[in-house]
Amino acid sequence: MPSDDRRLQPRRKPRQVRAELTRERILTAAAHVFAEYGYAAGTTNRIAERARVSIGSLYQYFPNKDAVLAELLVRHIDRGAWTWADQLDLSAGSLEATVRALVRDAIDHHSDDPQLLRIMIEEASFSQALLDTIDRHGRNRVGQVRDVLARHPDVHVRDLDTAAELIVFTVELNTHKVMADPRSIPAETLENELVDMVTRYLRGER
Amino acid sequence: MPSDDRRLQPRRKPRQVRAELTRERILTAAAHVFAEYGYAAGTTNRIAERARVSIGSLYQYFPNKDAVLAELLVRHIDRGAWTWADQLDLSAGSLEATVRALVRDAIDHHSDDPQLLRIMIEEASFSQALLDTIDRHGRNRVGQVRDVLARHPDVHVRDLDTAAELIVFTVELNTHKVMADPRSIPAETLENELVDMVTRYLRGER
DNA sequence: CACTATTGTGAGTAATAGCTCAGCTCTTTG
DNA sequence: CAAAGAGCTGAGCTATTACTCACAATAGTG
Repeated sequence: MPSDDRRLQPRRKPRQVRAELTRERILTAAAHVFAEYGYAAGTTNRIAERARVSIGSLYQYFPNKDAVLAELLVRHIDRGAWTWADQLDLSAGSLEATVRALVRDAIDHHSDDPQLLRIMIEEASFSQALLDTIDRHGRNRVGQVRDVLARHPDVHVRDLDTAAELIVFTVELNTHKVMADPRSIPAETLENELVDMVTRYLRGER
Repeated sequence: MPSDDRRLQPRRKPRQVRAELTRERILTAAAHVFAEYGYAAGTTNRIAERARVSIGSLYQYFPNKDAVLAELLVRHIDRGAWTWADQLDLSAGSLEATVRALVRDAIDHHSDDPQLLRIMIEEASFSQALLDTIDRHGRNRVGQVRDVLARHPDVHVRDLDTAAELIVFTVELNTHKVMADPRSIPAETLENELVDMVTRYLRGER
């Protein structure tokens, strides 16, 4: 249960290189532990143990457990925004090419550690600030996609905003789901089918 | 963390009407509490309190906390299988009508309590038996959809199994997401757009 | 009505998790 | 090289939670 009066700042900021390294070790360990055990069972002691760091050190750089996941999430989002900005340049080609760029971006982006990502998205119901961050990021993405679609002559849909939201959801959710279950569709097939589905949808053929 | 040697049976089966009622009260309360607090923070004491039942009573009809969520999940799945069986009769019409039946089914089915459903799906990583149940149910559904598609003359896709899996995922995941966020697309719009997208995909137009 | 079976109670237990802090080691600095 | 500050430690405190059990209350039965 999140409470609003919690400390948000760590009690110490790293000033030596050694400290920065410890912080990184903790974050790396946390990523693995959360991915393996989930958020609830990924205890702070386990994280510290895996990072070969005492539990006390963990709490010197993170005010609480939530803050560790929060930092991982923020980093992931930042990295994501970066990648997507690159892809935007590719939006000059055919509609299919544009869609493929979007799909491929989602797949590449989630290949890292789908399990951890699942945890981050699903279990992120812990802090309003973080939820807002995720939300803003989502809306940003939807907005960017909408703008790209708006400029494309082959797009024929009833409502641009709805279409943008729907395809972003569809691409991201399907990618999550498929990447999390190895017995499912292979990534390449997923890419082709998603591209087909979304492209045909946007063309508005009947 | 689940252990395999846990008791699976409750210590007592209800023999009087009174007892059956208590059991139902507990399940209803659990549904609300899980939906409101999530699984981890939805404590057994909270459930008992909400059900106006002592914590002891809860543990007379359920061997442990997991079993409560498991029962909710099984009931949900059973109810789902029922509904879907109905819709199968409608599969004689046009492709769009068939797809619409599928989409509408998903939406109706999740209107009940999307929040609870989210918990059940996402947080259900607690028991292999339950995971298997969910998995079997999923495959069943995909299989049924594939059979319906196979019989339809207008369906042109590279691979039936892949297509069936993709559209079941797409419809269910989008429905979850949209129903869980009230600020998002309205249900009616979602229905129309999903129908369009899936139908065009299945027709294989280019 | 008396006796038994069933159902309900809730204070208490054991385990576990997040987190603290007094004191240690290591690095920097003058 | 010594003093000061930064970084690190881990035993243990506090809070919380799933769960138990001895007992009380209620319902069925002859």
